[in-house]
Amino acid sequence: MAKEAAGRARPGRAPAPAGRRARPRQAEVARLAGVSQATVSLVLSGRDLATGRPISAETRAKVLDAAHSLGYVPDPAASRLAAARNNLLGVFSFTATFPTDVRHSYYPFLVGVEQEAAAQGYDLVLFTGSSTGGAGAGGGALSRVRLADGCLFLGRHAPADELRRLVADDFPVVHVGRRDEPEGLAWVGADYVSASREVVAALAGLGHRRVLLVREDDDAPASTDRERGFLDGLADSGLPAGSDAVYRSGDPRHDLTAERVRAWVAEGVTAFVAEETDTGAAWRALRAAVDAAGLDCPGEVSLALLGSPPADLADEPAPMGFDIPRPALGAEAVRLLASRIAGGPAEGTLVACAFRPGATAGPPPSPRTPHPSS
Amino acid sequence: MAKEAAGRARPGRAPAPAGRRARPRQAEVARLAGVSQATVSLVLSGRDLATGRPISAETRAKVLDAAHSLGYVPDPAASRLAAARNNLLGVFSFTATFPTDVRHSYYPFLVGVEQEAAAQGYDLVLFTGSSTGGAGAGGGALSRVRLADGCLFLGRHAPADELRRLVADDFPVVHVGRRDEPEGLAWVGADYVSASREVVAALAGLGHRRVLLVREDDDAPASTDRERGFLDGLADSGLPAGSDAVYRSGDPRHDLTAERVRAWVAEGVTAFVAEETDTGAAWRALRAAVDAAGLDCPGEVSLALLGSPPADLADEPAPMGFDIPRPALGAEAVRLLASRIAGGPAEGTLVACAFRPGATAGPPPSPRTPHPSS
DNA sequence: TTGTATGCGTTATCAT
DNA sequence: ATGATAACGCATACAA
Repeated sequence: MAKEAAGRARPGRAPAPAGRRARPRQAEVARLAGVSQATVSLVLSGRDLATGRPISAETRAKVLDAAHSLGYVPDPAASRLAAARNNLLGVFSFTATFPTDVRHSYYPFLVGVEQEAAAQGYDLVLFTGSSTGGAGAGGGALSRVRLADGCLFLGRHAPADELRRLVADDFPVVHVGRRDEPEGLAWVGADYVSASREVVAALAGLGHRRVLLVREDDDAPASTDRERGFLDGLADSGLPAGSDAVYRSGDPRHDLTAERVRAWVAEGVTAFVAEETDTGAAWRALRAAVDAAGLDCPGEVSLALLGSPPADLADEPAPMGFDIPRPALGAEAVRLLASRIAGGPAEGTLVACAFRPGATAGPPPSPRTPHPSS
Repeated sequence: MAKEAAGRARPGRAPAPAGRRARPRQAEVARLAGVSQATVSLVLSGRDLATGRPISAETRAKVLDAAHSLGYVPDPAASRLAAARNNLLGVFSFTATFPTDVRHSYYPFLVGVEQEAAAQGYDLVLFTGSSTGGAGAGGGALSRVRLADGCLFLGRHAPADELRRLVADDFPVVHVGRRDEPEGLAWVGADYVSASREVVAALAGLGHRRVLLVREDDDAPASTDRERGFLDGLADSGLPAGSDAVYRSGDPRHDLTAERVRAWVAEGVTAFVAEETDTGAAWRALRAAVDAAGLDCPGEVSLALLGSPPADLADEPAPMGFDIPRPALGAEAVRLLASRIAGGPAEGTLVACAFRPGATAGPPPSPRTPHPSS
């Protein structure tokens, strides 16, 4: 028996707000086309063609005509509910009220995300962590992300517990930019180790035998990775990779004096490598100290930066180093997320950085045999 | 009779992907709390308290406990489908990528949007117009917005037909930044007319009797409004508002020469007003011409800009003029949208601009009686 | 080749 | 004060 259609009070529904017309449903399309709603669904989703589902061309045409003339558009909420998917990818950035600091780093990333998402047939939805007022019913900010089929997370400020919650529910999630993730959380990151290694290899290739890394005194994974890559690079080239190859400075601006640089050079150091940080402090201090020491940069000493120069130094000659391929990172993140949605494993991926020859490195001033410090 | 519950193949569903745990539903919460699912819904939505619905405190506690221990979070898609609302506000910007970049002109606007949305208990979702790959099934880019309870549209590139479609379906929509909207489309805009009038009034108040508007030769509403405000301002102060009070230039950079400025000054013009455009061409040309004419700006001639100076001129002394209160615009747009969602009318709203005294206007060089040009 | 009957998770109405 | 139960719009296994 069909459900008791009319003649009965409609439960579950408030009366439609007066004056609010409803947009066409598949049911209306079906009625106009003289077919069933199920057929409409089949035709409109294209699943008949893709899977060789047998729908007559005539029926297809009728349905498509009807849908078009009614101006049918699918309801994404209903799609998601019924099919557990709506071809939407979420991007969650934990930037309080669209902050003014990190935005520079997110933008190029989003470019890659958008491109790859389009290529994979996904649309994007952006969430922010700032809105706290809303749907709050126990879900926190993260309940929104379930509107999408999966979600990308940007930035270090993602609340670990909420993220863990999503992972525990097996909601497809990919985190970008960190690597120390809880078990089961997929991530993509830049391969600082290999990139740093490459930089050292390039310096060694130019003839440098004593290379010094200047880094700040923190233990962020980004710093650690660079140092490891640096040391690996030294080892690769058979250069001394002792602890005196690395200079840790609590405050580069004060520690990195002209005298100290001159002393290093006197000891035989011919190339300096600085790590990249938010502020670019190490790099700035290094440049300043070399300048103050009266040393000619490509000529007397070579410099390299393990990353990209700060924006305000963009007009100076580019230092040797590497660039984080942010768009590529974004694209890779989307690929991984799509794979997760399709049931793939929660793996981590490293994306290679692009080596940048720059203009701050050249052969060491005079050919000389290495001075091992031991 | 209850539906034939189990013992029957589950239609309408693909088998759950292996290994994908499901997150808790209201049904589970209900089972754990020993109540019905409907009660769970009531308690969790707080509708029992709000509407004085009778739910015992004991039951409430049981339900809340169970929900919390299970980590229940509501499914926004299901909410939207069932209740036709999920406390989500969409923001659609017709730019290539998400406008999370501060340099982007949308950014200050979004700040206001976020604040007000939070204040109104809404969460935000950002859509972009660029992603074209996705859910395409007849809906175009705009089908996504129906995930939210309503949507804000930014920018002039909104496809009119799709917008019209949403309006025809009575989907709550507010457009920001234009005023020539199709019937039924709610909008908010800046009140250029009043703001321009105020600027003229300020100049007149300083003693200027001959004021000239320099505008570009287009007919954008933004330009038209400014000119009207300018002329109204002249009329208010009893100044001649003839056609020679406005100079339309096809190419300000070439037309606005030092000679011309000198000629105007010789005729008795003591203040120049430029309209603001994307490029700021009129303002730049005016400044340059005045400089070239060797005229001292606050001293010999006064200048004003009907808008904000371009970003690259931010370090120059601020010109007299007005600022578009973008955050306020955003907030107002959210208020209007919330009202629309609640069934309010599709009205248009003008937001007042903030007068900026600046440092480019002072009294005219020498007190003199007006020289009416007639 | 197409129609029928569920069901997704939630809200809201009615009967208890 | 609480429990059944019918939708919301769409997708899909299965019958016809």
